[in-house]
Amino acid sequence: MCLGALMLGDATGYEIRKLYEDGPFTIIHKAGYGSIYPALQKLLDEGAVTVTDIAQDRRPDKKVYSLTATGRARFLDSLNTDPAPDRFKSETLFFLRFAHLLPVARQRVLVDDYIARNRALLAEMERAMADDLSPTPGRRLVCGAGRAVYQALIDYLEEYRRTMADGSASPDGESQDE
Amino acid sequence: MCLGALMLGDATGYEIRKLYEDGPFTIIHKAGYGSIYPALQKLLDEGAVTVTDIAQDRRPDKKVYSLTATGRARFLDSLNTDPAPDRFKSETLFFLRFAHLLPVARQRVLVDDYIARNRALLAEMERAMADDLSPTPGRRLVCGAGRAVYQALIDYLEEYRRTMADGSASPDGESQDE
DNA sequence: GGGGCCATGTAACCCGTTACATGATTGA
DNA sequence: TCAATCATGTAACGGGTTACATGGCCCC
Repeated sequence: MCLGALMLGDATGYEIRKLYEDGPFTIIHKAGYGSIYPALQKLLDEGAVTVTDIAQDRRPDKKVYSLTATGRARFLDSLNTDPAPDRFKSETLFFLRFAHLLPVARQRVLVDDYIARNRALLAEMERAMADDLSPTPGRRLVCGAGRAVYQALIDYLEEYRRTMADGSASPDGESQDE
Repeated sequence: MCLGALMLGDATGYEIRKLYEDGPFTIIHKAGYGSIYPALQKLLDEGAVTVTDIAQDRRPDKKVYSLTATGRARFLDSLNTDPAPDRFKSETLFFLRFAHLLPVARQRVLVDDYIARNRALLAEMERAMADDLSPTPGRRLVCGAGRAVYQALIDYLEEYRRTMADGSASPDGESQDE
């Protein structure tokens, strides 16, 4: 993972973390400092990367990591293995699986919030697509896939939400969306 | 998680595992024996479930777990907490992010296999929807969401695959430029 | 006979997340 | 002044996955 990040250019641990926490990469994989710094150290020991200490004033010093030929080869190698199956985990859908045990109001909150969260994610993804002026095909692919999936989920949930509203004629003090 | 499974009816550890490994639940959450049996033991200690030993001949004996009132209350309670955000992880998309570093032939294999896997998942989901004669709304929601998402991903990937083919028009999976 | 299903469990390990520790600078 | 950003790391904890251990039945 760190090797992949460095394939896109030299970077500090801090920057790698941002890449996997903020960018479109977030959909695919996440990583905190707790994973990155030790991994970088290990890669250094193994000769896959090199470091350069850079002193900055008005900023903390930083350590910029670069790939070695070994590191580059290793990453390319790993791209030739069979990728592990995707895994997806959704507590919200888990909750919703038991909708029949919940009051309708709670169901609505769950669905509405879920829609809102996915809309935010979609917006972020769109922004990421627009931001990058010279995207590689891979980056476009990932962003496009993210967008397609979010959009599909949102559409589906909105349709579901409509059927919910139908069934139970709205009692008083109830939530109107937005 | 175990509580949720038992909410759908008494079950053995083995059956709970199947529920989360085979059914439409798989998209949402997975669990192996290593998680389930210890969890069940813990729930037993806490009084959330009870066990009944059932001797079977021509079959191993089994332990059927049932919820107590406490267990039921606890599960319902948990449905009222804020659900954790979804998390999705895809090694394939990670690989594809670096498509520009790979030979076209490899890219094609990656995409084609990915499409195939998602198609299989979609088919499984459809089968799960068709199988169940009296689905709860929650189950329908989950299956529908799964279907929508898989379908969107497949559609997107197929379109992408078409744009890949454009560059080098070859009918069957043969590769030329590397 | 061999593989797959039923059925229960344990133990080791890996991975990732969270919290902690530190500290300067910049902008609201 | 308070929060956020830059920047590096460590340590503990928790959760999940894999592998191991056992054993009979059923079907091809």
